[in-house]
This record gives sequence, C-alpha cells and structure tokens, in this order.
Amino acid sequence: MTICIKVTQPNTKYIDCDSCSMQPVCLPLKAGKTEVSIMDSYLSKRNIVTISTPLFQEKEAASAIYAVCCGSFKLTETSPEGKEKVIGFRFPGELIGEDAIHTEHYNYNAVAVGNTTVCRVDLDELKECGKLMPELQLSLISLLSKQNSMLREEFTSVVAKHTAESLLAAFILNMLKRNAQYQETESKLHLPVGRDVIANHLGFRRETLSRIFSKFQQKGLLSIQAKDIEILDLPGLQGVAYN
Amino acid sequence: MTICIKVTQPNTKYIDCDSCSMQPVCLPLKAGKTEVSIMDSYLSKRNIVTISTPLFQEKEAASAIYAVCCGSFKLTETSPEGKEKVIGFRFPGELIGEDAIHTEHYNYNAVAVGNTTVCRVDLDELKECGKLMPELQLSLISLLSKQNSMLREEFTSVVAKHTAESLLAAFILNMLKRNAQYQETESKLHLPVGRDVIANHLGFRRETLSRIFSKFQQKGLLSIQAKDIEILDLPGLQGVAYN
DNA sequence: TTTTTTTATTGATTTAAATCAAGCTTTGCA
DNA sequence: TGCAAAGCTTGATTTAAATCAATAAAAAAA
Repeated sequence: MTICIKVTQPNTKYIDCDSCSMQPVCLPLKAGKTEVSIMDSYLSKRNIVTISTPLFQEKEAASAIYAVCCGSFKLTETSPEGKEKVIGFRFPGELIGEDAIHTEHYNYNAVAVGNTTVCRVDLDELKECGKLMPELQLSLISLLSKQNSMLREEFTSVVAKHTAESLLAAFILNMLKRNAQYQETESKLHLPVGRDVIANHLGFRRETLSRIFSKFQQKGLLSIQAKDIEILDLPGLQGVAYN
Repeated sequence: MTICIKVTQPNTKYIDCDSCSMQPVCLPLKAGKTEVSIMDSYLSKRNIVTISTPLFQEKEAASAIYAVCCGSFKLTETSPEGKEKVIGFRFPGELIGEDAIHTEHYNYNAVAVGNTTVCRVDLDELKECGKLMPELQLSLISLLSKQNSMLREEFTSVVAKHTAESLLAAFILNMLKRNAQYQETESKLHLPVGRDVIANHLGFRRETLSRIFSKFQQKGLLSIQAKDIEILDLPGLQGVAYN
C-alpha cells in the first residue's frame, strides 16, 4: 500500500524523490510493510523557496516542520537591540523548525540562501496520521533523534574552542561532515554565504576570518577560491581543531 | 486504565512521581484518555546513580534513554589526545542519551555530579509499546522536540559570543533558565561543579573565570559564595550577555 | 585540632584578536 | 564598457585573554 498523492502547487516545480538529496532521511520510512513515506506522500508538500525569502519567522505560530531537499538555509535571531545573529545553517537532509512541535511557535528566522527546495509537513496532519500509522511516528522519532545528534555535534565542535583558529577549523570540519551526507566529494566545500555571515556566526570579525583563511592557505591546510574551499590536509586541519 | 507497575530494584530507593522534578515532562503524558505515563509505568525504571559514576560511556551500545529526576549530570567527550572536554550539563526534566535512538550507540560520557536519580526507559520496550499506544509515541516526539529546543537555545546562548564576559553571562542566564524549570527561585543558582569544569566547558582558563566573577561582583551584577550565585541585577547581566 | 591537599583568586607579562584604516577584487548596474 | 557599490584582504595599533607565578581559601586527611 502506498499513499502517494503528489502535490504540485503554482510556482512550484516538483522534484522527484529519487533525485532528491533528502533520500537518506526518507528511505528508512519506505522500509516498512506499508510503504508510507513522509515525503512523496499526501502529508508532505514540496516547495521551492527563492533567495532571501524567510521560510518562517521567530514567534510565528508553527503549523509545519520542514526538511531541506536542495540548497541551504540560514537561521537567525534578532537581539533586543535589533542586531541579527546567525545561529546556524541547514543543509539537505536536515530538519528546520522541528523544535516548534513542542513550543508551537517558531524560535528563529529561517531564510533561504539562494534557491532552495523544502518538504513541508503539516503538524496537525502529521499527528492525525501518526495515530493510524505508528511506523510514521517511529520515523519521526528517529528523525528528531538524528537532528538532535546533529545539534549536539555542532555544539560540541564549536563550543570550548579557545582560539579563533581552532574554532574556524572545527566549523569547516563540521560543514564538511554535513556536506558529505549529500555530496560525493569529501575534500571540497562550497560556502553558501559570505565572510560576514560566517564571522557573525562564529563570533569574530571578518578581518580575523580573512587572516585565518590566509594562514590556513599558507600552512597548506586548504586552498580557497572565493566561496570554494578545497581541503588539502585533513589531519592537519583536525589537529588545529582539537587544540 | 493505568499501566503502572512500580519497580524497586536492589539499592534503589523509589521516589514517587508526585514529588519528582520530572513532573513537567511526565504530566502531559497523563493527560490522555488512557492514563499511561512513561514514568511510573513498567516502561521506566527509577535508579539512583552515585557521585562520579558514569551512566554510560561514549561508543557503548545504546539500550536506553534516561531522564534526570534529581541532581545534575556532566557530559564529556574524550579528545584524540585523551583530554576530557565538558560538552554540557543536564538537569532535572532533561533527557540524556536521546540521540542514541538514531545512532544506536552513545556519543558522549554522562557522569553523575553528586547523587542523582534518573528514569531509565528501555528503547526496545519503548518501540514495542509505541506500536500499541500512539499517545506514548506522541509524548516522546514532544519530549525530543523539547530537548531539541533546549539544545538550540544552549547553542545560541553560547555561540558567537566575542568576549569571555558575554559568554559567561550567557552561560549563567542559560543555567538560570533551566534551573527555574525545577526550582522555585529565579534569582539563585547553585553551580553543581567547580571552576575548572566550567572553564573547560566554556573554553577559557580558570583564572579568566575567576577574574570575570570578581568583575561581575564589583559591578553589582551578582554575589558569589563558593558555588552559590545570587543574581542581583538581571537586566544588567542580560546586557553583558548580548555583548 | 592541625596539617596536607586541593581549589580559587590576584598580579605581571606575553600573546591573540579587536579595532581603525587603507587598498584590492569582485559583482551588479547604467 | 565603465563606474559604483559591496565584499574581501592586509597593515598598524589597541585591547582582551592566555600564560606564568604566587598567594589565599577551602576541603580532606592525619
């Protein structure tokens, strides 16, 4: 039995699941007896989000959770003084807004970097369906647990780094690992955003970021061409990260 | 209908749910028609964990997730060079090891700070029960989502802090907020661990930590008596946290 | 209790990152 | 195509935190 009503909305190009980088997340769902998938089912609606468009904003009532299919998202918070703080990024195969299941409102802004595709899963529908299909819920539990791992890893890799060098090295390694989940290459990395955004996220100035990038290149750890990074010495970079 | 077989094990003192700080987490479970609670049911086993005892260790096969009832836990990772890194703390009402649902092995060490009480939920049993009772799964989904919020908030509060001062202020505020969920007081905070552990966690030297504590006291933001902190000027502290 | 050990604070110096400032490169637009 | 604007890099100086070093205060042990 397959529940699979493909929804194509106005201004929305449908991308088949078989060619989607979300596959690693969806596949476990298809393993069960009743072939039900959160994606590619009537539960999920595929949407194209264009550059700089907010998927949702902080304090907004939460009606859905999202999974990134293609492209990157930037998550931000606005400080009391109105300054934007970049609290993270989301890449294909990762969830966005999942903590709103509990809070019932979104806790940050999710903004598309470039054109992206997301799967939208309505929370009310999900809960209704979950009652009928325990497998669906089990998949969601696994997804949430995975997202939890991801958050903890990101936290660990970034926290308790004394120097800006080790922090940036850890950040690059974290991006590389997440990148590997939807890209073949393990040594190349495309930064979805500019230096300012990364510096904001890591908590230092763009000048410092530039200097460290230069230093890493001089040391032969990596080579940078604008937003494209190629890792030349992975063990060396790991050595800098675990300082 | 209430499934509630209370399990008392050797060396285990049973603490009733009514007097447990986990209540905020358990209560939503009891709201349903079929009064089933993860805690206080045959699913969960209450355990006392004594000081410095590891609840589990990294890479160990994961058979259960835990919820803290009383006391504090310290989470650590061992770096390739064998140095211990404190990656976080867990307090009453929070989960431990929940990301192992997906990875099937634990990803860090969880060590009791002082004597603690935990609820142990066996993963296999949870999955079996979940198939019969969708409400149980829905509760777990909510728990995971809440834990997710917690992780993200901790991440946000600690990341992208340029100065050690704002980092420590943010850390104290984060502890205070989590503390408020199981303690009446909103202005007092007991540090479960020593300066070294906190310094390790935040990524700076104990000397720096001492100096900033002194500075905060001079500014009249808080007063410290060994491990007990009293917040005197919350808005002031928030001002320091948001750089 | 006193002694020993551990843990916490304070001071002087060195080192790393912020800041201020200028020049360079790329991108977008008329 | 040329010009303007935005983004990135490098340099000089100032400021914050690490390091080295010495006490001081608590705990733990005798």
